[in-house]
Amino acid sequence: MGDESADAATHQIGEVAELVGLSLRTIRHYEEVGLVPPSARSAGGFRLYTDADIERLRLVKHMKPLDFALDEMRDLLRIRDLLGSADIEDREALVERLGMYAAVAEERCVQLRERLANAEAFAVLLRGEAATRGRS
Amino acid sequence: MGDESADAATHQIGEVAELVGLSLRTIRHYEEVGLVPPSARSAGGFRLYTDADIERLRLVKHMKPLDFALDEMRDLLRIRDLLGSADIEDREALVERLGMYAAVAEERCVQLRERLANAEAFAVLLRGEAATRGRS
DNA sequence: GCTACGTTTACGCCGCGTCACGGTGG
DNA sequence: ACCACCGTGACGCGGCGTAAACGTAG
Repeated sequence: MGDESADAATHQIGEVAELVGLSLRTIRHYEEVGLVPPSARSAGGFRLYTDADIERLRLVKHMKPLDFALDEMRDLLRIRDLLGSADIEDREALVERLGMYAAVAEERCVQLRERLANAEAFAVLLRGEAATRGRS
Repeated sequence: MGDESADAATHQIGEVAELVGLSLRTIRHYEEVGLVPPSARSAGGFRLYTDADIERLRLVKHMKPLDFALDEMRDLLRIRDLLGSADIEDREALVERLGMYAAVAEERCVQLRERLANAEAFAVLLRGEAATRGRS
């Protein structure tokens, strides 16, 4: 096999930023607030991200349109992690919390739809004025 | 007629806030940045808003979903004002600027739609996990 | 003179962008 | 020794929320 093991492939922040489409600052910030900490650091202090870390970042990026706060996302990701890792006692409780987040997400979607409707109405209005006022 | 004139009916900030659905702080902030200054002040310093002012606030509130910055809105409102007040020389130029804002608005709508799609996908995913993990 | 409403001033928050200055890695 | 990449502060910003301390209207 490789030089040590196959899954140890890590990436440093610049590469990750390009892959995921987030700025370096943002990725660092996500560590600051404990949202997506890198799995390791190099001897010299470079952040080293595993593929799993990258997936996490992608997840976060997909959550952003829902306007979740960073600590909400942190919480949500923690729940997913817990549910993933073996069987726990509080499975029920965790699943319920996950359901609550799902509900919030759906609520946000509704809000987004309202917002979009509002926005489109306004865009039409503006376009109309731009045309009318030109000929009035 | 009334006690002085019919169109002088003014409202103080609390009433306005309730009518329009914005917080006092927000309305004051809109004055701070020159977006919607009250047409008058009482002797003691109370902000007095005319119906026209209130309309302006409503307009701003409808623009918010488009994520315009406050100074962009200020600019946009100024253009509308200028176009409304009699005939000016630069009518052409102003109308063009208005058109640019319309274009930006339409662009924002597109972004909002993308965002909504993303959000809905994620909401479905979340709901799915909340169900699956419960039975896995 | 009571009460509801208003005023200004100022600091806090979130999610980063943007320096500045110095260390790492290949 | 070079040079691209990375590190840690630290400050700034937009759009308000929020609290403090005090004035106005009726």
